[in-house]
Amino acid sequence: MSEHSLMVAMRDPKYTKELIDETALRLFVEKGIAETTIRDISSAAGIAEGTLYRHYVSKEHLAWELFSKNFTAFAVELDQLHRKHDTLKAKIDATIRHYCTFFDKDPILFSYLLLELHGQLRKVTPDMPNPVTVLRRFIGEGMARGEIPRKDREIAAAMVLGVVLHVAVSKVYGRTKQSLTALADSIVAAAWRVLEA
Amino acid sequence: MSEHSLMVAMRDPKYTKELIDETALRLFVEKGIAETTIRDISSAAGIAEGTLYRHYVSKEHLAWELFSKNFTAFAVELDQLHRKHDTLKAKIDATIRHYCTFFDKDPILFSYLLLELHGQLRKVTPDMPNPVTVLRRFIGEGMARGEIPRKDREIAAAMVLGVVLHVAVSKVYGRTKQSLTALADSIVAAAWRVLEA
Amino acid sequence: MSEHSLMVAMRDPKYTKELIDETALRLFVEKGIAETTIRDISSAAGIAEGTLYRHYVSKEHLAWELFSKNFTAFAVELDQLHRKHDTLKAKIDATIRHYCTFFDKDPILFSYLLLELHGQLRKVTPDMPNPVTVLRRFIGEGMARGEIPRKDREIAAAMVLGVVLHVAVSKVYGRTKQSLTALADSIVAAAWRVLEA
Amino acid sequence: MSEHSLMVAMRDPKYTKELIDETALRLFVEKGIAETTIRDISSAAGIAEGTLYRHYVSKEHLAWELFSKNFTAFAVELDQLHRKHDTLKAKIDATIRHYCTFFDKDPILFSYLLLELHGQLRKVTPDMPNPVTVLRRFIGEGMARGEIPRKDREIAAAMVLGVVLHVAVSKVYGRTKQSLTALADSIVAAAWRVLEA
DNA sequence: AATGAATGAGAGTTCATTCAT
DNA sequence: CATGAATGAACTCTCATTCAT
Repeated sequence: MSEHSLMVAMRDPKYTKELIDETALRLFVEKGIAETTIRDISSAAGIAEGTLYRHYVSKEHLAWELFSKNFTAFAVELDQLHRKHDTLKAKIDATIRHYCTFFDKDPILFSYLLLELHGQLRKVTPDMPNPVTVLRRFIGEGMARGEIPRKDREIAAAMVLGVVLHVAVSKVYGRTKQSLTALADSIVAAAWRVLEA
Repeated sequence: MSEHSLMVAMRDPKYTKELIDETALRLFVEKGIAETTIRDISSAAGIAEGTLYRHYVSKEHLAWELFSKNFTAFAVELDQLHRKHDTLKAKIDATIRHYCTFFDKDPILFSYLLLELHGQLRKVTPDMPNPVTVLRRFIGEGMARGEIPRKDREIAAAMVLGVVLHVAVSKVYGRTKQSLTALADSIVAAAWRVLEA
Repeated sequence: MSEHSLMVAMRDPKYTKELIDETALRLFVEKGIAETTIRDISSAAGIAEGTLYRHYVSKEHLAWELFSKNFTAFAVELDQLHRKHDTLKAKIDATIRHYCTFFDKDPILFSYLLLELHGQLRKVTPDMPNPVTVLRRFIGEGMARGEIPRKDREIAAAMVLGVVLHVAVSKVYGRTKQSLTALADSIVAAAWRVLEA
Repeated sequence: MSEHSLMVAMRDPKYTKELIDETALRLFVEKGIAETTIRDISSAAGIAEGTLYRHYVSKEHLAWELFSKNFTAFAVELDQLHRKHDTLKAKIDATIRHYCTFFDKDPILFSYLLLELHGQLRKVTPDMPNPVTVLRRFIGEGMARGEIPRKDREIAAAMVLGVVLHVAVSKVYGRTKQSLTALADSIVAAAWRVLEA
């Protein structure tokens, strides 16, 4: 008990929240949000149940913050990234490589954003930075510049995203062994062919 | 009350199960499985809570049967469908149109199969008929016949599925107005360009 | 278990709510509302915890309904009662005897209304029938008719109520052995002398 | 933060306890003891949660000390006060005026003693100085001296106390505007008439 | 003395499931 | 087959209390 108290007292408060985030994220992806209990999270993280509530007001808020913060951050990154490039081709290339890098760096977080999208999307407000919106916008701008044939921007963005995300899904389910980074070239090529159609 | 009892007594037993299926499916898609209670389903269907247990042994079985029966049936349909065609091009065309028709005919069921895939996939056994498997197989056979360049069959199937399903997702979220059937031509074209890459 | 199930199934639904009311009322008075748990109530009543929630949406609602229904009913009774009499003297006499009879008939309920008055009074809206209001009104009318000297009606009502209720308090705390009904004559006499002052 | 620490360091330790008492008393009366959390008290007092435990071993002790110390002190005051007078009439007069002065000087404390009486009374031991006991005793002595008609001392004390306390209650609930001191004459008159009956 | 993050027992509440009718 | 009151395990969340600083 004294040893435990010692550990508790020594724990960096910053680390506690990160520990919760990490543990919750992993369990949410492994078992689903509803199937993960507060006890699951706290015991896996080695903290008391009450401690979680010092950092998040509820389980729902935890799930939402984990989603929205990372979702928004990723969208902002995409937005900043595509501005560094002039042609649609270069933007698409950079965007897809960013997706691939993200996946390989943190597959659990990527999976969470991918798989919980539907569940959390009810709360996504139109004014929140959103990867789909970013993609649709610069694809539309590329069309306007005549880089690719004109078509429905929404559909085009959906198809490009579908190509990228479904390879990710294939990897999440263990059907694909290669890293997404290793597959980036062929994903970019496929996406570009979709846009050129 | 007697009138109500009369109605209950007169209810076609077949219809009760269909009513449960329909109601549960809609609520599962609207709110998620965990967020839908037995009471939600029974009150929306106008039946007693206990009645549901005459048709399904548990809520979990209900969700699973709704998923697996339709998932399997769709896979079987795809399997039978592609056999009617000889070339990969024709198979892809027919398969994608089948997806589109399915979506337009029963968007709720389609959404359920699409969105609950992750949650239910833990229970999908490798021996169950599976749309992905069917697709991957006939794409592989098309490659073997030299109809398209050789590449990873798994990745190719994932990309094709991604193109189709993400347009569906776009429609589920109301970002696309047109019916999937109306979009079938461009989806087929995009998928084919992906395979030709 | 089968015996228990049998008892459960045989329980008159009307009786279940009455059982909850009775048990909760007793425990609330014995230990206080906050100190009484749902488990205390359900186990003392011999029902499951969930059963309580078929009848009341929350513990707070239970406490409030137990209070407000009886509080209002008693006020309505007092209101109807005093109308049967013409003189203030007769009204005071009847009112006090009604208090005494109520106490002797259901000391627990009386104690609840008396002791939880402060806690629940935050929720008592001015438009709810209220014993104090009734009393103040007919005392005021008696003054207007010249039956007693003019004075502040509110203070007069408070004093009369104080005389009655503090004898009840004395009895609740076991300091007085006689029944309130037996004491009614002297309470009436005291109250009347207060009004005549 | 350093400024705050400075302020904390400068705080007179005597003042901290008084601050806790004052804040707790106010919140206990406003919301009830059970409904007031340690955090409510500490944040309203501008101290840390742990600080409270430097002064009281528990919340229960805090509530009890706040009650018993003041309850006892008031009883002792009443006891000393009535000894200064010879006749029951004078004792009653002085006692009631003391109640009124107390109320007007510290209505919150008065309310606490009045309203939490029931909750805390379980812990009031018979040997503790007690206003009711004091009152009952000197009323009994007055009867023995033939100042008022013989009757049940307990009931007589309850009635007198009822007259006083219910006017206080009326004021606590905002139904009476005048100060209790301003009402003292009429309260004394009413109480005396009750005893003369 | 004062702090406040951490604790964890225990509270209120939910809801899938049962079963006598 | 249908009913729905009753069940109780299990959940989320609260909050008095501790203790290293």
